[in-house]
Amino acid sequence: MDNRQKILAKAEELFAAQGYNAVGVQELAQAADVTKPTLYHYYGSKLGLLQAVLEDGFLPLLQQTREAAQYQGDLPLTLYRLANAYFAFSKARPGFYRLQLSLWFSPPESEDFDAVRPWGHRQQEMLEALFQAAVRDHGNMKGRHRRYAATFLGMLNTLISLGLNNLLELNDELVFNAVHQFMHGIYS
Amino acid sequence: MDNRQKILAKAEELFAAQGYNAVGVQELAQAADVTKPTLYHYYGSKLGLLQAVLEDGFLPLLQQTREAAQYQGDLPLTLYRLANAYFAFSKARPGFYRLQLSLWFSPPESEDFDAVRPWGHRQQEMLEALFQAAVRDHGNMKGRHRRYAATFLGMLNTLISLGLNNLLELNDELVFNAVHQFMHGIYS
DNA sequence: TAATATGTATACCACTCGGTACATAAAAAG
DNA sequence: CTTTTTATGTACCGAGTGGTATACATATTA
Repeated sequence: MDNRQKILAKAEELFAAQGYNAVGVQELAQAADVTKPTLYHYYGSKLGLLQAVLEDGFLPLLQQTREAAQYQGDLPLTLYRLANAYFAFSKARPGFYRLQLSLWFSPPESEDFDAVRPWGHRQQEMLEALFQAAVRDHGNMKGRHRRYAATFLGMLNTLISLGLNNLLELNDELVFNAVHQFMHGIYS
Repeated sequence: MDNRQKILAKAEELFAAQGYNAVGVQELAQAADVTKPTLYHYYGSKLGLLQAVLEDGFLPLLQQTREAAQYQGDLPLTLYRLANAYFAFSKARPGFYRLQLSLWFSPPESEDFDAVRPWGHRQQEMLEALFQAAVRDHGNMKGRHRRYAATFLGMLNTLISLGLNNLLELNDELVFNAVHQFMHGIYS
Protein backbone atom coordinates (compact mmCIF):
# COMPACT_ATOMS: atom_id res chain seq x y z
CA MET A 1 0.00 0.00 0.00
CA ASP A 2 1.46 3.35 -1.02
CA ASN A 3 1.56 6.41 1.17
CA ARG A 4 -1.42 8.00 -0.50
CA GLN A 5 -3.71 5.12 0.41
CA LYS A 6 -2.17 4.72 3.85
CA ILE A 7 -3.01 8.35 4.65
CA LEU A 8 -6.57 7.96 3.34
CA ALA A 9 -7.22 4.81 5.34
CA LYS A 10 -5.85 6.25 8.57
CA ALA A 11 -7.78 9.46 8.05
CA GLU A 12 -11.07 7.59 7.71
CA GLU A 13 -10.24 5.60 10.82
CA LEU A 14 -9.20 8.53 13.01
CA PHE A 15 -11.90 10.92 11.79
CA ALA A 16 -14.51 8.27 12.54
CA ALA A 17 -13.15 7.50 15.97
CA GLN A 18 -12.39 11.02 17.24
CA GLY A 19 -14.11 13.41 14.90
CA TYR A 20 -12.70 15.61 12.17
CA ASN A 21 -11.96 18.60 14.37
CA ALA A 22 -10.42 16.59 17.18
CA VAL A 23 -7.75 15.02 14.96
CA GLY A 24 -4.64 17.05 14.18
CA VAL A 25 -2.71 16.89 10.94
CA GLN A 26 0.45 16.06 12.85
CA GLU A 27 -1.24 13.19 14.64
CA LEU A 28 -2.66 11.97 11.35
CA ALA A 29 0.70 11.96 9.57
CA GLN A 30 2.29 10.17 12.48
CA ALA A 31 -0.39 7.47 12.51
CA ALA A 32 0.10 6.91 8.78
CA ASP A 33 3.89 6.76 9.29
CA VAL A 34 4.44 9.73 7.02
CA THR A 35 5.66 13.30 7.47
CA LYS A 36 3.38 16.27 7.27
CA PRO A 37 4.62 17.67 3.95
CA THR A 38 3.94 14.28 2.37
CA LEU A 39 0.33 14.52 3.47
CA TYR A 40 0.08 18.04 2.12
CA HIS A 41 1.70 16.94 -1.10
CA TYR A 42 -1.19 14.57 -1.80
CA TYR A 43 -4.18 16.33 -0.31
CA GLY A 44 -3.31 20.01 -0.13
CA SER A 45 -5.10 20.68 3.14
CA LYS A 46 -6.86 19.00 6.02
CA LEU A 47 -10.20 19.78 4.43
CA GLY A 48 -8.98 18.36 1.12
CA LEU A 49 -8.16 15.14 2.92
CA LEU A 50 -11.64 15.02 4.41
CA GLN A 51 -13.16 15.55 0.97
CA ALA A 52 -11.06 12.71 -0.40
CA VAL A 53 -12.21 10.44 2.41
CA LEU A 54 -15.83 11.31 1.69
CA GLU A 55 -15.47 10.74 -2.03
CA ASP A 56 -13.79 7.42 -1.39
CA GLY A 57 -16.79 6.31 0.64
CA PHE A 58 -19.73 8.01 -1.05
CA LEU A 59 -18.92 6.98 -4.61
CA PRO A 60 -19.37 3.25 -3.93
CA LEU A 61 -22.30 3.91 -1.59
CA LEU A 62 -24.15 5.91 -4.22
CA GLN A 63 -23.35 3.42 -6.93
CA GLN A 64 -24.63 0.46 -4.94
CA THR A 65 -27.75 2.20 -3.69
CA ARG A 66 -28.57 3.63 -7.13
CA GLU A 67 -28.68 0.16 -8.56
CA ALA A 68 -31.04 -0.94 -5.81
CA ALA A 69 -33.24 2.12 -6.28
CA GLN A 70 -34.31 1.37 -9.87
CA TYR A 71 -38.10 1.46 -9.78
CA GLN A 72 -39.77 -1.25 -11.82
CA GLY A 73 -43.34 -1.10 -10.63
CA ASP A 74 -43.03 -2.61 -7.18
CA LEU A 75 -42.34 0.04 -4.55
CA PRO A 76 -42.09 -2.23 -1.48
CA LEU A 77 -39.65 -4.46 -3.32
CA THR A 78 -37.52 -1.51 -4.35
CA LEU A 79 -37.46 -0.10 -0.81
CA TYR A 80 -36.60 -3.54 0.48
CA ARG A 81 -33.62 -3.79 -1.87
CA LEU A 82 -32.60 -0.24 -1.08
CA ALA A 83 -32.68 -0.78 2.67
CA ASN A 84 -30.65 -3.93 2.20
CA ALA A 85 -28.08 -2.06 0.16
CA TYR A 86 -27.72 0.60 2.87
CA PHE A 87 -27.47 -1.96 5.64
CA ALA A 88 -24.90 -4.00 3.73
CA PHE A 89 -22.78 -0.94 3.08
CA SER A 90 -22.90 0.18 6.72
CA LYS A 91 -21.69 -3.27 7.73
CA ALA A 92 -18.95 -3.34 5.11
CA ARG A 93 -17.62 0.10 6.05
CA PRO A 94 -18.83 0.93 9.57
CA GLY A 95 -16.09 3.49 10.14
CA PHE A 96 -17.02 5.50 7.10
CA TYR A 97 -20.71 5.29 7.84
CA ARG A 98 -20.17 6.56 11.39
CA LEU A 99 -18.08 9.42 10.11
CA GLN A 100 -20.62 10.35 7.50
CA LEU A 101 -23.46 10.32 10.03
CA SER A 102 -21.59 12.48 12.51
CA LEU A 103 -20.72 14.99 9.80
CA TRP A 104 -24.33 15.07 8.68
CA PHE A 105 -25.38 16.14 12.15
CA SER A 106 -22.61 18.64 12.67
CA PRO A 107 -23.48 22.34 12.86
CA PRO A 108 -24.68 23.82 9.57
CA GLU A 109 -22.11 26.63 9.58
CA SER A 110 -19.08 24.40 10.01
CA GLU A 111 -16.74 23.42 7.22
CA ASP A 112 -17.26 19.76 8.06
CA PHE A 113 -20.93 20.09 7.21
CA ASP A 114 -20.14 21.86 3.96
CA ALA A 115 -18.08 18.84 2.99
CA VAL A 116 -20.97 16.36 3.30
CA ARG A 117 -23.74 18.62 2.11
CA PRO A 118 -23.35 17.83 -1.63
CA TRP A 119 -23.28 14.09 -0.93
CA GLY A 120 -26.39 14.40 1.16
CA HIS A 121 -28.11 16.16 -1.70
CA ARG A 122 -27.18 13.43 -4.14
CA GLN A 123 -28.73 10.81 -1.87
CA GLN A 124 -31.83 12.92 -1.43
CA GLU A 125 -32.14 13.40 -5.19
CA MET A 126 -31.84 9.70 -5.81
CA LEU A 127 -34.58 8.92 -3.30
CA GLU A 128 -36.82 11.69 -4.55
CA ALA A 129 -36.53 10.35 -8.07
CA LEU A 130 -37.58 6.94 -6.82
CA PHE A 131 -40.66 8.18 -5.00
CA GLN A 132 -41.46 10.47 -7.91
CA ALA A 133 -41.43 7.51 -10.28
CA ALA A 134 -43.69 5.57 -7.95
CA VAL A 135 -46.34 8.29 -8.02
CA ARG A 136 -47.73 6.74 -11.23
CA ASP A 137 -48.80 3.67 -9.29
CA HIS A 138 -49.49 5.35 -5.94
CA GLY A 139 -51.46 8.50 -6.61
CA ASN A 140 -51.85 9.39 -2.96
CA MET A 141 -48.09 9.99 -2.73
CA LYS A 142 -48.26 12.96 -5.03
CA GLY A 143 -46.52 16.09 -3.78
CA ARG A 144 -44.96 14.23 -0.88
CA HIS A 145 -41.94 12.66 -2.56
CA ARG A 146 -39.55 15.08 -0.85
CA ARG A 147 -40.90 14.21 2.57
CA TYR A 148 -40.88 10.49 1.86
CA ALA A 149 -37.28 10.62 0.70
CA ALA A 150 -36.18 12.45 3.83
CA THR A 151 -38.08 10.30 6.30
CA PHE A 152 -37.10 7.05 4.64
CA LEU A 153 -33.41 7.92 4.77
CA GLY A 154 -33.89 9.17 8.32
CA MET A 155 -35.43 5.86 9.32
CA LEU A 156 -32.60 3.91 7.73
CA ASN A 157 -30.00 6.05 9.46
CA THR A 158 -31.74 5.64 12.80
CA LEU A 159 -31.67 1.86 12.42
CA ILE A 160 -28.11 1.83 11.13
CA SER A 161 -26.81 3.91 13.99
CA LEU A 162 -28.51 1.52 16.41
CA GLY A 163 -26.89 -1.32 14.51
CA LEU A 164 -23.46 0.30 14.67
CA ASN A 165 -23.81 0.48 18.45
CA ASN A 166 -24.88 -3.17 18.64
CA LEU A 167 -28.32 -2.27 19.95
CA LEU A 168 -30.00 -3.90 16.98
CA GLU A 169 -29.19 -6.55 14.43
CA LEU A 170 -29.68 -5.39 10.86
CA ASN A 171 -31.13 -8.62 9.51
CA ASP A 172 -33.70 -9.45 6.84
CA GLU A 173 -36.57 -9.51 9.29
CA LEU A 174 -35.80 -5.96 10.40
CA VAL A 175 -35.59 -4.77 6.80
CA PHE A 176 -38.94 -6.35 6.07
CA ASN A 177 -40.63 -4.83 9.12
CA ALA A 178 -39.16 -1.40 8.55
CA VAL A 179 -40.27 -1.26 4.92
CA HIS A 180 -43.68 -2.64 5.80
CA GLN A 181 -44.12 0.00 8.49
CA PHE A 182 -42.99 2.73 6.14
CA MET A 183 -45.39 1.60 3.40
CA HIS A 184 -48.20 1.61 5.91
CA GLY A 185 -47.44 5.26 6.53
CA ILE A 186 -47.90 5.91 2.83
CA TYR A 187 -51.14 4.02 2.37
CA SER A 188 -52.95 5.54 5.33
CA MET B 1 -28.74 39.55 32.88
CA ASP B 2 -25.59 38.84 34.83
CA ASN B 3 -22.33 37.61 33.35
CA ARG B 4 -22.95 34.03 34.34
CA GLN B 5 -26.12 33.83 32.29
CA LYS B 6 -24.65 35.85 29.44
CA ILE B 7 -21.83 33.33 29.10
CA LEU B 8 -24.23 30.39 29.22
CA ALA B 9 -26.52 31.85 26.59
CA LYS B 10 -23.70 32.73 24.21
CA ALA B 11 -22.13 29.32 24.70
CA GLU B 12 -25.36 27.55 23.73
CA GLU B 13 -25.65 29.80 20.69
CA LEU B 14 -22.06 29.42 19.46
CA PHE B 15 -21.77 25.72 20.24
CA ALA B 16 -24.98 25.10 18.31
CA ALA B 17 -23.92 27.18 15.33
CA GLN B 18 -20.28 26.12 14.97
CA GLY B 19 -19.83 23.03 17.10
CA TYR B 20 -18.20 22.58 20.48
CA ASN B 21 -14.70 21.93 19.14
CA ALA B 22 -14.75 24.74 16.62
CA VAL B 23 -15.42 27.45 19.22
CA GLY B 24 -12.50 28.79 21.24
CA VAL B 25 -12.71 29.98 24.82
CA GLN B 26 -11.30 33.34 23.81
CA GLU B 27 -13.93 33.76 21.12
CA LEU B 28 -16.62 32.73 23.57
CA ALA B 29 -15.57 35.24 26.22
CA GLN B 30 -15.40 37.97 23.62
CA ALA B 31 -18.89 37.19 22.33
CA ALA B 32 -20.26 37.32 25.86
CA ASP B 33 -18.43 40.61 26.47
CA VAL B 34 -16.44 39.14 29.31
CA THR B 35 -12.79 38.31 29.89
CA LYS B 36 -11.46 34.79 29.97
CA PRO B 37 -10.76 34.58 33.72
CA THR B 38 -14.37 35.56 34.36
CA LEU B 39 -15.52 32.62 32.29
CA TYR B 40 -13.15 30.30 34.14
CA HIS B 41 -14.29 31.75 37.42
CA TYR B 42 -17.81 30.52 36.81
CA TYR B 43 -17.35 27.32 34.85
CA GLY B 44 -13.84 26.08 35.58
CA SER B 45 -13.13 24.73 32.09
CA LYS B 46 -14.46 24.64 28.57
CA LEU B 47 -15.89 21.19 29.21
CA GLY B 48 -17.48 22.45 32.43
CA LEU B 49 -19.20 25.14 30.41
CA LEU B 50 -20.52 22.56 27.96
CA GLN B 51 -21.85 20.47 30.84
CA ALA B 52 -23.60 23.52 32.27
CA VAL B 53 -25.18 24.23 28.88
CA LEU B 54 -26.40 20.65 28.64
CA GLU B 55 -27.83 20.67 32.15
CA ASP B 56 -29.56 23.94 31.46
CA GLY B 57 -31.31 22.39 28.47
CA PHE B 58 -31.84 18.78 29.47
CA LEU B 59 -33.35 19.44 32.89
CA PRO B 60 -36.44 21.19 31.48
CA LEU B 61 -36.59 18.79 28.51
CA LEU B 62 -36.63 15.77 30.80
CA GLN B 63 -39.11 17.33 33.14
CA GLN B 64 -41.56 18.20 30.37
CA THR B 65 -41.26 14.88 28.58
CA ARG B 66 -41.51 12.87 31.82
CA GLU B 67 -44.85 14.43 32.54
CA ALA B 68 -46.05 13.53 29.06
CA ALA B 69 -44.75 9.97 29.37
CA GLN B 70 -46.95 8.92 32.29
CA TYR B 71 -48.67 5.75 31.11
CA GLN B 72 -52.32 5.51 32.06
CA GLY B 73 -53.56 2.67 29.91
CA ASP B 74 -53.62 4.32 26.51
CA LEU B 75 -50.30 3.89 24.68
CA PRO B 76 -51.14 5.81 21.50
CA LEU B 77 -52.37 8.75 23.56
CA THR B 78 -49.20 8.74 25.67
CA LEU B 79 -46.97 8.58 22.59
CA TYR B 80 -48.98 11.38 21.07
CA ARG B 81 -48.47 13.59 24.11
CA LEU B 82 -44.81 12.63 24.26
CA ALA B 83 -44.17 13.46 20.63
CA ASN B 84 -45.94 16.77 21.13
CA ALA B 85 -43.75 17.55 24.13
CA TYR B 86 -40.58 16.84 22.15
CA PHE B 87 -41.74 18.89 19.19
CA ALA B 88 -42.74 21.80 21.39
CA PHE B 89 -39.41 21.78 23.15
CA SER B 90 -37.46 21.67 19.89
CA LYS B 91 -39.40 24.69 18.72
CA ALA B 92 -38.91 26.57 21.97
CA ARG B 93 -35.16 25.96 22.07
CA PRO B 94 -34.01 25.08 18.55
CA GLY B 95 -30.41 26.05 19.27
CA PHE B 96 -30.12 23.71 22.20
CA TYR B 97 -31.85 20.88 20.37
CA ARG B 98 -29.47 21.23 17.42
CA LEU B 99 -26.49 21.18 19.73
CA GLN B 100 -27.74 18.16 21.59
CA LEU B 101 -28.37 16.25 18.36
CA SER B 102 -24.95 17.03 16.96
CA LEU B 103 -23.29 15.94 20.19
CA TRP B 104 -25.30 12.75 20.20
CA PHE B 105 -23.90 11.86 16.79
CA SER B 106 -20.34 12.86 17.55
CA PRO B 107 -17.69 10.15 17.76
CA PRO B 108 -18.07 7.83 20.75
CA GLU B 109 -14.51 8.41 21.96
CA SER B 110 -14.72 12.18 22.10
CA GLU B 111 -15.20 14.21 25.26
CA ASP B 112 -18.21 15.92 23.68
CA PHE B 113 -19.99 12.59 23.45
CA ASP B 114 -19.10 11.75 27.05
CA ALA B 115 -20.89 14.92 28.05
CA VAL B 116 -24.23 13.94 26.48
CA ARG B 117 -24.06 10.23 27.15
CA PRO B 118 -25.66 10.37 30.63
CA TRP B 119 -28.50 12.58 29.36
CA GLY B 120 -29.10 10.17 26.51
CA HIS B 121 -29.35 7.36 28.99
CA ARG B 122 -31.89 9.20 31.08
CA GLN B 123 -34.09 9.71 28.03
CA GLN B 124 -33.71 6.08 27.05
CA GLU B 125 -34.61 4.94 30.58
CA MET B 126 -37.71 7.11 30.63
CA LEU B 127 -38.91 5.68 27.32
CA GLU B 128 -38.07 2.11 28.29
CA ALA B 129 -40.10 2.50 31.47
CA LEU B 130 -43.04 3.70 29.40
CA PHE B 131 -42.96 0.77 26.98
CA GLN B 132 -42.32 -1.59 29.87
CA ALA B 133 -45.46 -0.36 31.60
CA ALA B 134 -47.44 -0.79 28.41
CA VAL B 135 -46.52 -4.48 28.14
CA ARG B 136 -49.42 -5.29 30.51
CA ASP B 137 -51.87 -4.18 27.83
CA HIS B 138 -49.81 -5.11 24.77
CA GLY B 139 -48.39 -8.58 25.33
CA ASN B 140 -46.71 -8.77 21.93
CA MET B 141 -44.36 -5.96 22.96
CA LYS B 142 -42.69 -8.11 25.57
CA GLY B 143 -38.90 -8.16 25.43
CA ARG B 144 -38.82 -5.40 22.86
CA HIS B 145 -39.14 -2.30 25.07
CA ARG B 146 -35.48 -1.37 24.58
CA ARG B 147 -35.84 -1.45 20.81
CA TYR B 148 -39.11 0.45 20.87
CA ALA B 149 -37.60 3.17 23.04
CA ALA B 150 -34.62 3.60 20.74
CA THR B 151 -36.56 3.58 17.48
CA PHE B 152 -39.27 5.90 18.79
CA LEU B 153 -36.73 8.49 19.91
CA GLY B 154 -34.87 7.99 16.64
CA MET B 155 -38.03 8.68 14.69
CA LEU B 156 -38.75 11.81 16.70
CA ASN B 157 -35.21 13.08 16.20
CA THR B 158 -35.39 12.41 12.47
CA LEU B 159 -38.56 14.46 12.22
CA ILE B 160 -37.26 17.20 14.48
CA SER B 161 -34.07 17.61 12.53
CA LEU B 162 -36.12 17.90 9.36
CA GLY B 163 -38.25 20.45 11.14
CA LEU B 164 -35.22 22.44 12.27
CA ASN B 165 -34.10 22.65 8.66
CA ASN B 166 -37.57 23.79 7.55
CA LEU B 167 -38.11 20.68 5.44
CA LEU B 168 -41.15 19.71 7.46
CA GLU B 169 -43.70 21.38 9.66
CA LEU B 170 -44.04 19.77 13.05
CA ASN B 171 -47.81 20.11 13.33
CA ASP B 172 -50.54 18.01 14.93
CA GLU B 173 -51.24 16.07 11.78
CA LEU B 174 -47.62 14.96 11.56
CA VAL B 175 -47.61 13.91 15.20
CA PHE B 176 -50.76 11.87 14.62
CA ASN B 177 -49.41 10.17 11.52
CA ALA B 178 -46.04 9.42 13.07
CA VAL B 179 -47.55 7.83 16.18
CA HIS B 180 -50.08 5.92 14.11
CA GLN B 181 -47.31 4.56 11.90
CA PHE B 182 -45.22 3.61 14.91
CA MET B 183 -48.12 1.81 16.60
CA HIS B 184 -48.74 -0.11 13.40
CA GLY B 185 -45.18 -1.37 13.63
CA ILE B 186 -45.96 -2.70 17.10
CA TYR B 187 -49.24 -4.41 16.27
CA SER B 188 -47.97 -6.25 13.21
C1' DT C 1 -14.51 50.55 59.93
C1' DA C 2 -12.06 46.42 59.19
C1' DA C 3 -12.10 41.90 57.32
C1' DT C 4 -13.66 38.78 53.95
C1' DA C 5 -15.64 36.86 50.03
C1' DT C 6 -16.80 37.53 45.35
C1' DG C 7 -16.09 39.12 40.75
C1' DT C 8 -13.21 41.09 37.04
C1' DA C 9 -8.91 42.54 34.41
C1' DT C 10 -3.86 42.46 32.80
C1' DA C 11 -0.54 39.69 31.21
C1' DC C 12 1.35 35.61 30.61
C1' DC C 13 2.24 30.28 30.26
C1' DA C 14 3.49 26.04 27.43
C1' DC C 15 1.65 23.88 23.77
C1' DT C 16 -0.64 22.67 19.47
C1' DC C 17 -2.78 24.17 15.42
C1' DG C 18 -2.79 24.18 10.09
C1' DG C 19 0.45 25.26 6.80
C1' DT C 20 5.04 26.16 4.27
C1' DA C 21 10.01 27.32 2.54
C1' DC C 22 13.58 24.73 1.18
C1' DA C 23 16.67 21.02 0.43
C1' DT C 24 17.14 16.40 -1.00
C1' DA C 25 16.15 11.91 -2.87
C1' DA C 26 14.27 8.91 -6.37
C1' DA C 27 12.43 7.95 -10.64
C1' DA C 28 10.98 8.95 -15.42
C1' DA C 29 11.93 11.17 -19.74
C1' DG C 30 14.98 13.28 -22.99
C1' DC D 1 23.99 10.80 -18.73
C1' DT D 2 21.46 14.72 -17.87
C1' DT D 3 17.18 17.01 -17.08
C1' DT D 4 12.78 17.25 -15.19
C1' DT D 5 9.09 15.61 -12.44
C1' DT D 6 7.45 13.39 -8.47
C1' DA D 7 7.99 12.31 -3.75
C1' DT D 8 9.78 12.88 0.98
C1' DG D 9 12.37 14.96 4.97
C1' DT D 10 14.13 18.99 8.20
C1' DA D 11 13.01 22.93 10.27
C1' DC D 12 10.26 26.48 10.86
C1' DC D 13 6.12 30.03 10.78
C1' DG D 14 2.46 33.03 13.02
C1' DA D 15 -1.69 32.41 15.19
C1' DG D 16 -4.51 30.47 18.34
C1' DT D 17 -5.31 26.84 21.99
C1' DG D 18 -6.98 25.95 26.95
C1' DG D 19 -5.60 27.54 31.22
C1' DT D 20 -3.53 30.45 35.19
C1' DA D 21 -0.86 33.69 38.53
C1' DT D 22 -1.71 37.82 40.40
C1' DA D 23 -3.47 42.15 41.34
C1' DC D 24 -7.41 45.07 41.88
C1' DA D 25 -12.11 46.43 42.61
C1' DT D 26 -16.60 45.81 44.62
C1' DA D 27 -19.75 44.17 47.76
C1' DT D 28 -21.13 41.87 51.99
C1' DT D 29 -20.47 40.86 56.67
C1' DA D 30 -18.50 41.35 61.33
